[in-house]
Amino acid sequence: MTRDDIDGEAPTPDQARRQVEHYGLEVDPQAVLVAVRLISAGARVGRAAEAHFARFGLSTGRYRLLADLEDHGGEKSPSHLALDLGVSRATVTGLLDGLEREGLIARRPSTEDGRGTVAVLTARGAQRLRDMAPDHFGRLEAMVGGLSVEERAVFLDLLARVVRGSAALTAD
Amino acid sequence: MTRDDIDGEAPTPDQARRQVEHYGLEVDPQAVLVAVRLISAGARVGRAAEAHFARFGLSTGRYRLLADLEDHGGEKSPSHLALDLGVSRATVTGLLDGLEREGLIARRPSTEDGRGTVAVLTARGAQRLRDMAPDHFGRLEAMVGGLSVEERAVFLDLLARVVRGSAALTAD
DNA sequence: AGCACATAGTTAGCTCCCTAATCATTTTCG
DNA sequence: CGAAAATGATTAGGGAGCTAACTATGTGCT
Repeated sequence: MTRDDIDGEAPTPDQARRQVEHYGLEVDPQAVLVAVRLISAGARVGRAAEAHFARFGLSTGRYRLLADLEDHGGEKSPSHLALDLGVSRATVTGLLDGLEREGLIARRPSTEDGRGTVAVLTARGAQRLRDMAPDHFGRLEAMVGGLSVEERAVFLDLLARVVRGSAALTAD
Repeated sequence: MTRDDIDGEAPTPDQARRQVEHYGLEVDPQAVLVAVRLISAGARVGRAAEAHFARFGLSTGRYRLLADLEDHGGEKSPSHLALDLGVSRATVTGLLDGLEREGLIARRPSTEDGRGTVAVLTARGAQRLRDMAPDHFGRLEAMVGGLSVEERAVFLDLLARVVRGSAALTAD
């Protein structure tokens, strides 16, 4: 129980086991440990990502929006963006507001749909992506550098399955 | 490229590859994919967890605090809680405020340190944990039910290593 | 044609967690 | 012993994302 698991490895297997035992439940402590660690790790990595993007004056959400826009030819409707990014339309509105204020995207009315708007990546937005690319992708690569190619493939598979399983949290 | 990857599997390997190629970087697209998927999955699972705990009138942070408190005998200082939960002391203050308002914890001044406070799990707090335990742990188990015992062990190992690697995002 | 209903986008208000600054107590040390 | 530094907790303020409600435009059905 040495205190050099700098944290970040919380909770411990013992904690998981004690909790389950405490309530006399017939639940696999290891399964609980995996679930809780993922939730905890997700928050942790999310915060690290937020700090990372802050270097470039962006947030995780704003970066993801810019990148998605560029990958899609530089134009996309807010609804479509919300769908592809997996966030609400209201969130996209907020992200676009911030990006527009900094001149990284522009909004223009849709030509086909009177209700619609199209978000357009500006030259400045593209430039921002270009500027941060080497550092950004370099750090991402370093992040998983400790895993072999095979391990990465396994991780992707397991991660996808657990994420799919996370529907169990919200079911009903 | 069928559109039945309900999302949740975003981004695609193709997107990762295109992005890296676009900037002519010598970065492994698979590594980028793993990193980006983890960031995305973390946010997704985090939101699912938040919705899950909301059922019981709690948030992820508040639940984690209560659980940690119980596991520690029902008493702990805010600073110690912050350390063990991996959040800032200011966040713990906020969590305690909410929990105290609902009568799930109480604050009493520390007897040893004039500056200190001790958070105490109340009977109501313990009851809340007891009430939610079957549903809560059941769902957690279901979440990772798709993985075999061996796969869970592998996942724990890989997850820990990637989390450790995420320091690369904030380094410097 | 006209009216119900769906859809695009935004706004308002909420919670989560963070950092930075503040205040009160220790603790340390010249 | 008394000043400086460290530590515990809180407050103030900010950004992310959410839901629900609202406006405006499109679509469809009778």
